[in-house]
Amino acid sequence: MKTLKYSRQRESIKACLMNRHDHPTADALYASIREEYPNISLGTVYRNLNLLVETGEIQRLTCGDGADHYDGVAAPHYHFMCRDCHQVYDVPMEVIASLNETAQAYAPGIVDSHSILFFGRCSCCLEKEASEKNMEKGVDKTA
Amino acid sequence: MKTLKYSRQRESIKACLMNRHDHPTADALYASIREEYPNISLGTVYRNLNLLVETGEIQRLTCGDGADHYDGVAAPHYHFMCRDCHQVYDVPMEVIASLNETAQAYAPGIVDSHSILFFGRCSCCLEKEASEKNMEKGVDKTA
DNA sequence: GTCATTGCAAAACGTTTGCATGAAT
DNA sequence: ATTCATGCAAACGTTTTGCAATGAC
Repeated sequence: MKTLKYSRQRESIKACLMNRHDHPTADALYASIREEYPNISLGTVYRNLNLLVETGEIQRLTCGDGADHYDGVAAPHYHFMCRDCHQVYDVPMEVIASLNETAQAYAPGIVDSHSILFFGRCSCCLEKEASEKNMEKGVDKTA
Repeated sequence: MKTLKYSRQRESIKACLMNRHDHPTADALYASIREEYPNISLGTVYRNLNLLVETGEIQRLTCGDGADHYDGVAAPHYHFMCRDCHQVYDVPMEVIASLNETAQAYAPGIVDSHSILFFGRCSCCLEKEASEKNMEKGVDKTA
């Protein structure tokens, strides 16, 4: 374990991530931070995100949409990613409480209590599709 | 939806994936298939894997270890990836039955019934670490 | 004959790394 | 003075793409 020195860049990255309530990619975060530090480099953002993940101050989310996402909330919770719009949503602990009991009975000690990723389609996308179907059936005003 | 034409390469990729009981990456699959078709290109492997995922004949697993993995078993089941050794394990449906009820109650229609990815550490790695700890405490024969 | 598929190589993408400079301790 | 962090650019590994040639229908 090496000693970390203070860096205003790292502090800014962490602060920026904490203040956002979405789950930005490294690149999105880079764009945000550039407003305050126009000279910061993408490499620095990646390096610091890795450090913060190592120290457990932030979480990395690999959702399969190409780029990793980052979460400023270190406290245990779950994530749900929409296959359509690639939005990442938080899923509170309570929802999964019963799962963990089941999982532990099956494979004691194996399943982490807070590392589960759900995939599906979010209500926004489901509603959008539903209204598009209605359009087709009824009077199509888009034609 | 465009019409698919037969291709022996695609057939071979599918057959190869079905016969394996692990969850290979595109590159590992490419290596296997080269034994039968030495001229097949990596691009073709990727193109066909994408087609097979689209038609639902195979599953793509994004586990965050750099490369995507593929699963020849299309039937619903879950996956568990070890953070240490990056092995991907199957988790049978029964284990999760109770979870889905809970999830549906929370977010009806949102959570897919078979798209959950678990992260943790497998028993192999846990045992390995345990025996290493014993080594330290007892007579260290590695020194 | 038409259109999907192939092999190849180049490009794209997200991420990491080497290096000389600069900042923190 | 030492050691870590930075900016930049080059390199990396994975995946996609453009293209001319081949194969399925």
